[in-house]
Amino acid sequence: MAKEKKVEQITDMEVDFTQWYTDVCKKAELIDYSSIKGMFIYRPYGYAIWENIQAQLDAEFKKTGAENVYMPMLIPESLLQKEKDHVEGFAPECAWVTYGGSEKLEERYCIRPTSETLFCEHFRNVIQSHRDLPKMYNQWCSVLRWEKTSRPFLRHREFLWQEGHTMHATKEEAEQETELMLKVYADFCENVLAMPVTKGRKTEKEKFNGAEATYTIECMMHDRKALQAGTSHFFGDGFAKAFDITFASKDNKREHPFQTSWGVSTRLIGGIIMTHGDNNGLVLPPKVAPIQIVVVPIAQHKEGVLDKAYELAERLKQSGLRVKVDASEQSPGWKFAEYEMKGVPLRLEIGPKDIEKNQCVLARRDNGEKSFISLDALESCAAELLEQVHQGMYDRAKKNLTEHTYDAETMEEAKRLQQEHGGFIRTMWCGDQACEIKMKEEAGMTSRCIPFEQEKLSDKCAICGKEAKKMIYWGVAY
RNA sequence: CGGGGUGUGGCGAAGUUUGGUAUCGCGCUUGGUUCGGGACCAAGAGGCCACGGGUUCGAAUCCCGUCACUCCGACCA
Repeated sequence: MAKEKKVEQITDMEVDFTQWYTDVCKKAELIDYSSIKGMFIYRPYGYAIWENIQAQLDAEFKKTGAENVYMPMLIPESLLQKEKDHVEGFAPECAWVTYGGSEKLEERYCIRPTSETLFCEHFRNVIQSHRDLPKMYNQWCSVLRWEKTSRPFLRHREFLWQEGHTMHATKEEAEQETELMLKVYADFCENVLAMPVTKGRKTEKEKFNGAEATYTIECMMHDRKALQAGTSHFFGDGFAKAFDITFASKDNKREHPFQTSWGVSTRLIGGIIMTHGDNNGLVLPPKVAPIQIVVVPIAQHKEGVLDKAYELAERLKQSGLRVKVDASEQSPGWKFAEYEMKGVPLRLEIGPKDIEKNQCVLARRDNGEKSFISLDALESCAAELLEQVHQGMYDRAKKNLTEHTYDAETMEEAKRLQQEHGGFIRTMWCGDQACEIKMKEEAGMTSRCIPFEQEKLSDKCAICGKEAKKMIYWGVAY
């Protein structure tokens, strides 16, 4: 069964979670290291996951009315500096271009760490009237942040992401957009990636530089640390004022539009690995798995086996699934282990005995269950099982989240719970940043979010004892 | 950026203390036998020992520097 250790190359996660993670990234052929620290090579199998994420998210964005654009990669320093909070946040981790050919540049250019400033410069040119609003743009690109430490998918110096940037005539409309996009992300995580999320608002301390409000989806990993999987920001009209973006309203008044931005990155892949993976390797959500079903022929040299394998694969492809036949000379056992390591959701075994009985074996990656199914019902059984795999993965992750979310009434209790169990700790909070800093210093936890779904745990702030305003989630974050 | 660890064929390691020109397992190639949970036999190929200096008749080994990876902090999608 799946609980047995079948892959020797991967360190057990209970032994060393970090090593397990790195082993999975490399052994499942998702990523390779390059000669530059923090810059990683997305290998075909890893990039294919991103392509599947992209395709499905992009369709959701377009349903909301967003259009794709592409902005330059370089930002002149003067442009980056127009919004004070923003530049303070990003300047420390910018990389700069200072030469063009052999000529030193008059002004240095920052390689985009994010593109708010570029979008704003452009919005200033294309927005004149309320008829030009809303503008809802998105771009798929890479950005660069000179991080001190790096880990595959979780923290790259260059990473792939999408950044949506929108402009609206009213504050209310922009706020709705911010919330809508957070919901798009949350639904995507749950329905496509099988990752349960906690939705909420970031504190002042944790919000995006230059934003008025930041909303987040927080996921819990196997090691019970938190991963911020996506963010959506409401900017108010701060950037619009800094960049002098105005439009003529219906009654011909000059007004500043209201702005949002929202993004998810290849970090989502890190989240998938750490949410669903096990000691045999990767476990991929069926909806983004590059290979959804791998067909392993048994005794493939025997008459008719390979033909049957290809025939079944073709039928599954016709029904819209991503299928691979492995007809290589490796032994069946080797193939089983290989595709388990790579997280393929379903394995189809077909051998001479099956052909006689007009059946095949379908084995689930998430729980190891095998079932014999009639070839007459292949397509429907495969689709049904893939759905069950998704649900099984979601349920398991949800259980991990629920079981490792604890309530605390005091700082000491919060600290103890985190040390003993990890996970999310819920407390009441007065809203004071001093209490947040104290929690970080004493318990090593940062605030993850102020959840939309509030519960009143008590009247008092767990840290200072003063009157509490909100319930808040704490955790150790990636 | 501070503290620790590591760097030897594609991967994992031995060799470094005590200098003498590189060893083992896996993988890879070719041929054959296998095939329902990582098969076996035989014959092969593959290494400026991370990089740059230095010491020495001679350096994987000693000295200095750099880079990368990794863990623990600080910072971050």
